[in-house]
Amino acid sequence: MGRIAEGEARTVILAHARELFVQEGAQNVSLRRIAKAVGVTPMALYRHFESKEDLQVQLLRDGFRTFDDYLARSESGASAEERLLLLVDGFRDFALDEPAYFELMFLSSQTLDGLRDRREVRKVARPTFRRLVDCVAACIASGSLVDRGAEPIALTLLAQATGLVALHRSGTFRWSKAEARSRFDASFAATLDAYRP
Amino acid sequence: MGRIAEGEARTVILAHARELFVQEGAQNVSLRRIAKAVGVTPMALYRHFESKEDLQVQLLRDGFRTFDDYLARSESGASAEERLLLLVDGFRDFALDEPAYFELMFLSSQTLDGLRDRREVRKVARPTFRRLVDCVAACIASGSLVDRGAEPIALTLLAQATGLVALHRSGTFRWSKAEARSRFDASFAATLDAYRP
Amino acid sequence: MGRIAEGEARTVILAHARELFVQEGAQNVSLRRIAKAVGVTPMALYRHFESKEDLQVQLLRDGFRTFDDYLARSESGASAEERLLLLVDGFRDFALDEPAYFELMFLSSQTLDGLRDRREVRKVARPTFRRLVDCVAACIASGSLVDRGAEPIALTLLAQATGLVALHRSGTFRWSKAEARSRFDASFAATLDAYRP
Amino acid sequence: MGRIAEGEARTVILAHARELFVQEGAQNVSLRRIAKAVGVTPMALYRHFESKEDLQVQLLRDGFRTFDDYLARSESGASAEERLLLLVDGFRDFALDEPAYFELMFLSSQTLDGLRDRREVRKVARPTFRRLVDCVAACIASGSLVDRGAEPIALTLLAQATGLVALHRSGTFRWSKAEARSRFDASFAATLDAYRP
DNA sequence: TATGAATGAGTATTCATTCAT
DNA sequence: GATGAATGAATACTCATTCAT
Repeated sequence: MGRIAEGEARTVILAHARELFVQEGAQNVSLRRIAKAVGVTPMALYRHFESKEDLQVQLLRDGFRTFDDYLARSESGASAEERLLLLVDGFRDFALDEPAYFELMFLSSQTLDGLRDRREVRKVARPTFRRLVDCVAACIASGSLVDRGAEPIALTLLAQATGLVALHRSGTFRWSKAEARSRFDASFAATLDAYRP
Repeated sequence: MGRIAEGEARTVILAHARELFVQEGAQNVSLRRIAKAVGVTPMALYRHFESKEDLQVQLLRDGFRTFDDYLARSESGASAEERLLLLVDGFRDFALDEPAYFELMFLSSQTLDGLRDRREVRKVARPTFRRLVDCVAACIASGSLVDRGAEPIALTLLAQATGLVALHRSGTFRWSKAEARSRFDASFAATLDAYRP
Repeated sequence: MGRIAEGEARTVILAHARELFVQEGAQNVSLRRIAKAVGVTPMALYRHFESKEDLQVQLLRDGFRTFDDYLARSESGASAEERLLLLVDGFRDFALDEPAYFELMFLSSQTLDGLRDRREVRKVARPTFRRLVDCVAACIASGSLVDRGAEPIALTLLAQATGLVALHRSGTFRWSKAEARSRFDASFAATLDAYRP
Repeated sequence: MGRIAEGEARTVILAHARELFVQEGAQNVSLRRIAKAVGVTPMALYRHFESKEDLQVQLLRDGFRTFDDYLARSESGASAEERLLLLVDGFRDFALDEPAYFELMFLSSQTLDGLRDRREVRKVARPTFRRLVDCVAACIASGSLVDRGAEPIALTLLAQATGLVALHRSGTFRWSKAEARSRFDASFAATLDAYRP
């Protein structure tokens, strides 16, 4: 009922929206519920977002920004292989720490109505994938991965990571977060080993 | 206003529900729309299903039954390796031919409200995964896969398959169905090769 | 809050809608207010009308039906001139007795949102105007009106009638209904006289 | 967010309001939309108008001022008959050039909520009608109109003019502006001729 | 002069569901 | 087995307006 904390309205609202999205499911993320969570009238949201769709798009954009931050850590790696490992770590950490964003971005085309248009997604996903491909190429060049083509291998790795998280998130297995993490690491260690020359 | 064909009411309704679910997305599958599609009053559905949630659960059950049919084909394989390949084929075909079911079952825990409880999912998923593990174990025994533990390898393969379909379905890449299929096959060929002794 | 009287739902709702339209103005005819007037939940209206626009169109259609009833009386006239006078009387009586319908049909293109499409209006208006033209033509033939062309004269008469009612309805003059009626009659008597050979 | 040009705020705002009113219809003239059209915050309008109703009344007043300008041209007429013709021309031109104002002023009592009180309308309309009556009286005196009483004839002429425009505006006929104009002229020529001694 | 934030009432519409028939 | 009527809660969104700055 009060005013949202100084100059952070947008951020505060998106945070609650994401929270709601995680806990209640995409189809229950309504402006009304977000507003209630924020402690504000539904109409107040229209000060900060043009429409529900606008809010959803902004939410997605923030997700990608966060994703990028996780992946950027890999740049500190000394060798190509080290950078690849850090990249995988970043992906894993993002997926497990920000599961709501992860589902939103990678697991379904239909979770949020306003996000049917995936161009935005691809626009951000492409450079990310590029980064992975380059990294794999460097590993092949340095002899730490067998040469089966950088792109196919990159795709396989991305698919494996995505799939592991999907299985965890969908509840197909009943893993705790820690368990999911160790399965993820083990699985990747094995695969990277198998793909070593 | 016509009556549904004798004794097939349940089947007919679920068929329309699935159709709607595939074409319009989970959040648009309402009893009203199903009823309109069937050509019947919303209330008529209550003769056959206790509630919307009940209908959803039945829908999911049918999905698993279909999934099982796809996987059962693998039993005709002569060798362990052949059975593994057929298993993967079955998974791929199900994922691409029945994308609505696939998303429902593996990609999000939250697409349908009534399906938060994943026990049902696990109950069916477990024997399926068992089948995969056994198959991998047989492959290891017969020397067509390196021995890194049957379960970890099975998990990796399942994750990879799930992930490839997720990436396709979420629109992260812009693959046609045919393209998705060939990427899937290429990726698996490489991985199986890498895991060969 | 009870059920609408047996089999008359549509009629009852339209009657209240029309009433509201007369008393509160077009822009205040909302489904909510109609429902409240009927003594029913807003949603109950959707049983009987597909949408607000549907309701508006039905309202208009009923207006034309009523209009036709008023004009049909003229058919009982013995001579052409008598029929013309009865036609004018019918128009006057409709305009004064059913002012809400009259405004809806003839005075503004924008009173109701759903009625921007005037094809329906024209479809009904055309035969009506035809009837007037024929009547005038008969009067010319029988020598009770000067021959300046049946259609131009008919148009002039229609315009005069419409204008008199418009001036009354818009409040430009402050006529009582009785006063409006006598002005209407006097004005027409003079004009018909002026147009006599 | 720029400031409105010095001292012209009122005029600029009303201009945009009228534009909106013409193009979008009365019920879509909201303070928000006017503000957006002006390029200003909704609240800024409250500097210049007490309320929406106030703005509407001012809008109407401007309409009458414009109307008067059109009619004033008739004063240049040499004879009584010439002045009458110019008066009719002025009415016609106003009605066709400023249809939004015309509807607002003469066609419905209910287009704008704030204008239910028609005293303002009558206050301006009376001298206008007076002018017409005087003109007709002069025509009678000079022998160019038959003597059926100046006021009844004036009323008939006004009604005819109003009605022709109403039929045009309401879409009862599908006249182009040019067609409406020629119908108007022809109809008046005939009537004035009929009322000649 | 104007803005930015927020409100509260109101808009049409969709939905799952109850109940009497 | 199925309908017809109605409900109550929810949805996104628009609007005029208040208030502090």
